[in-house]
Amino acid sequence: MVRAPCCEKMGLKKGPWTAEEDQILVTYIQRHGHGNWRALPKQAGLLRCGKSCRLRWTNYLRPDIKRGNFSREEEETIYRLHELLGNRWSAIAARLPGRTDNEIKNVWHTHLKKRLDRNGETKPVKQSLETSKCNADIERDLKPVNFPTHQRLECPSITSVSPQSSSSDFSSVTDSSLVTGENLSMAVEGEGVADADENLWSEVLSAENTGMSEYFPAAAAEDPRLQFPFPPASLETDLPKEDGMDFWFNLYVDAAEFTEFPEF
DNA sequence: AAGACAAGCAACCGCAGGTCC
DNA sequence: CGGACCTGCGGTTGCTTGTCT
Repeated sequence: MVRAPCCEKMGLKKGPWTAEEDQILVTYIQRHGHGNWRALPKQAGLLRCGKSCRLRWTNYLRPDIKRGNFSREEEETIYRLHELLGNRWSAIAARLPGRTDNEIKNVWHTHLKKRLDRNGETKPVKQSLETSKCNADIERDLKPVNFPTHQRLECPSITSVSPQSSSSDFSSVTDSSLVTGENLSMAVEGEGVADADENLWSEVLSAENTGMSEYFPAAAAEDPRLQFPFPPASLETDLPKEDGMDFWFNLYVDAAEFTEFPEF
């Protein structure tokens, strides 16, 4: 594949945007939208590449951007989501209305990471039912608003989870008596997950005396708000891996190994 | 007051994945 | 089916501003 010439070679401007450029971009997008970023600067009369325009719009000019400092609540949310999702800034941003992935990334590197380092490594804690439920509440509240919610938690097959490169044997954990937060985490890493056709969540929910059953006690499983976020049709073929199965699967599996939130 | 250093943040870069033809 | 193009993402850079000495 041939890479498109960079901005400089095309005689396009780089660096900080001026107020005038901002105005041109905003006016153009308000009138015409941004169907094609590559064509946009030419049509709008900007000496910028489409990529630069898109970045400026999504990170700064979009009307729904929330400016200003992050609240403590937002910082805690970022911290928790980072524990669950890692450096998937766009996925984290999707759960923080008005905040951009770039902004969150900056906040993480400038504030949160340092605070975390200052607090040292967090230690895993054995969770009580109460604290588990509390975390479940927090995570449920963070569920993206655009997720369909009509699929019950017990239902999904995990047949179409992407295969991973590990030799873990999923069959060893599909026996509910053996399902624990720990071996389930191992199973997630393993390629066996891709082949498993078990009703995983039912097994998890029925597993007694495990981290998962603590996290999702029977009463919580009946809670209509705790619904698996995918339509049945998508489960067999095209799971929305990025924001869907990926997030919730890891969320549930990692829940048993939640760590203490450090003092800020 | 001025230079050095650190912190914060906007913007860029390169890559990957999806779509179109 | 494969190449070209487009978009989005995460990592990184470098400029600006604030703080310290």
